[in-house]
Amino acid sequence: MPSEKRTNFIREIVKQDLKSGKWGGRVHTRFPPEPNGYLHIGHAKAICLDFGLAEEFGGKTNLRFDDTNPIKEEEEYIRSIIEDVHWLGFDWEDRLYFASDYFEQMYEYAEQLIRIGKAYVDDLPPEKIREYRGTLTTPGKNSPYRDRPVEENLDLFRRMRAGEFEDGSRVLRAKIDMSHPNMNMRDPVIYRILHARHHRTGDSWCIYPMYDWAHGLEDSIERITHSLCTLEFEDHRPLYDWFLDQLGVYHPQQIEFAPLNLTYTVMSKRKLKQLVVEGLVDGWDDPRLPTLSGLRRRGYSPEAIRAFSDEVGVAKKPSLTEIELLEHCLRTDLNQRALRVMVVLNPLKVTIRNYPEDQEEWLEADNNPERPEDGTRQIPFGRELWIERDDFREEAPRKYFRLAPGREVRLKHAYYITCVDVVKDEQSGEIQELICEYDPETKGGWSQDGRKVKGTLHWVSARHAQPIEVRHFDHLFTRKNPNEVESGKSFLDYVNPDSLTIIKGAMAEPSLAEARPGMYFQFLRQGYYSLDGKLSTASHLVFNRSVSLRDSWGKKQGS
RNA sequence: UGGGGAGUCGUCUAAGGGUAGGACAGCGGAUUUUGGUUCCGCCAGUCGGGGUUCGAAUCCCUGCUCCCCAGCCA
Repeated sequence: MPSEKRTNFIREIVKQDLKSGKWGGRVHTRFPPEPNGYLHIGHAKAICLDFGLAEEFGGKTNLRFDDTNPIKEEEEYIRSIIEDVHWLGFDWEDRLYFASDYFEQMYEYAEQLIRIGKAYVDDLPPEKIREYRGTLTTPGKNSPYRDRPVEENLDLFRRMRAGEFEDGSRVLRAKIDMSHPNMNMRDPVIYRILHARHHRTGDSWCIYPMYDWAHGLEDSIERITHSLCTLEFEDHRPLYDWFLDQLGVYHPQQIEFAPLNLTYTVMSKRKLKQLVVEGLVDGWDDPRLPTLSGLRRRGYSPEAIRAFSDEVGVAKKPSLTEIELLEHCLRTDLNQRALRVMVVLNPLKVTIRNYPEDQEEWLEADNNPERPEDGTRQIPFGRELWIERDDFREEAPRKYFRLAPGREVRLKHAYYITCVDVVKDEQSGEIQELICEYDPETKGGWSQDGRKVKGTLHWVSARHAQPIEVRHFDHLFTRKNPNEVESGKSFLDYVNPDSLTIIKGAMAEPSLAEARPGMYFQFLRQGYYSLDGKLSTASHLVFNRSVSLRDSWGKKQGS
C-alpha cells in the first residue's frame, strides 16, 4: 500500500471523533516520559504515534515529563529525552511541560476529593495496606481509618504536606471499594510521604502524587484529547475515569496499545538500567542497546526508525517483532544516502608485479550509485594493495568468483588483475602475499574486448591506507525473547558473550579521515558504518557497523 | 477457580457480512563494475467446535490458548 497511509484502530478512533466533533475538531496528544532512564525504540513507536497522529490531523503534541517520583528521577534523563525526541525529528514548540508544575493544583484537587468524602488519610503501615488489599481472588477489607471525618482527613493531609510525619507513616487514599474485582479500585494510594529533594521543586514538597492520580489530571489540565498509553494501563482506565468524574473536570480519553518488543533484546528501562549499572554494556548509548542514543551511536538514522515505527503498526495484540524488520528499514534508508567507501577489514597484501614501482594514480569513484548528484571522489592506486583475505581462495569452490590462482577479477573502479603467484610462510603455510598482474587496458574497470569478469573486489592502496578500528555487533542476547527465563535464571544469563567484535587492523581509503559522527557510510560489499563519536580520537578512528549488507553468497556458504 | 485484554501466513499488520491483502523473513530467477540495489516469481494464515446466513476472519453460542493486574513505581 504505497500511496495509502497505513491505518490502525487509534487512527480510526481519531478520525471518527473528528467527524462527530467530539473534541470540537481538536486533536491534542502528549508524550509523557518519566525521566528515570533513557528512551528506547519502544518509546519511539509511542512518540511516532503521538506526534504522527497530531501532525496528520492538524493537532498538537506536548512533551511532558511525568516527574512525580523524585527518588528515581534525574536531570540527566531529561536532557537525554529532549535530545532523543528532537533527533527523531519531532517538535513540541513551546509545549514542554512537567507534572511537577501542577503539584499545587493536584494538591488542591486532592483536598476537594477529601471534601466530597472520596478520600481519606490512612495510618496503616505499608505491610498492612498490602495485607488489607486482599488478593486477586479474595476481596480486601476496609482500613480502620477509612471512615475518618472529613475535617480530620483535611487536617491530617495538610500536616502531611507540612512535613509533620515520617516517610511511610501515612498516605492519602481514594475511597472506592475494597472488594472491587479490579485491584486498582481497592482504595488506591494517591499521595505518599517522601522527604526527598525533587529535581525541579527542590524541598518544597514532601508528599508526592501517585501515577494514577497525577496522570489523568495532567492530561486534563493540558486539555489532551486522546491519551495514548500501553496495554498494562488498561486496568487503570477505570481509575483514570473515576478520578476525573469525581472531580467533574475535563476528561480526555485514554486508549491503550501494545508496546513494542523486539527479538534478541530487552525493552524495559529497569533491565536496560541493570545492564548499564552492572557494566555489561558501555553506558546507555552502547551500540548494542535498543536505546535511541545507542541506535544513534550505532549509525541508525531517525528516518529509518520512523519508517520502522510505521511499518510495525499499532494494535492491541501483545507482539514480538523480528529485529530483521528494523534492519530492513535501516538498509532501505541507508542504501539511498550512505556514501560508498572502500575499507579492507582483514587485509591481505597484493603486489601488482607489472605495475611500475614508484607509480601512483588517482582514480575516479562514484560516491553513491543510487544518487549520482552526490558526485565522485579520487582514490589512489599503486603497486601494493590490500584486499580482503576472504576474497582469495587457493582452491575455488563452484560458483566462487573471487580471486584464486590464475583467476582474473576486477578491482572496483581500477583494473582487472590476475593472480599469478601465492607467497606463503614456510613454517605455518599461511598466505602472506599475492603476486598479481594487471591489465593496463582495463583502467576504470572496463575492458575493450568485452571479456567477462564476474568478481569485483574492493581494495585499498597500501601506501595511502588509513588504519582504523572497526566494531561489529551481534545480538546482545542469545535468546529470541530474553524475557522468557527458565526457573532459577535471569535475563542476564542470556547475555551474548560474543556480541561485540573489535577489528583492529582494518585499512581504509584516505577519504575516511573526513568522517564525522552522524555521517552514514557504506563500506563497499560489507555493510553500513558510522563513526563512533565517543571512542574516536583525531588519530584513532573507530567505526561501528550499523548493519551488514545482505549477503546471499555468505548465506549460501554458511548453510 | 477474581478482573481486564488478545488470538489472521514463521513475524508484524490490513480486510468488519461479499475474491483473506501488504510488509519482513524464507525460497527461486533476471539485471548488475558492490554476491549490494532494482525487478519478477514462489512459499505461507483466519485458535477449535457448533450455529445464523445464499455467503462468516467479521454476527451468535461454546470451548481452548496467551498477555496484564495483589508498589507508598510509572
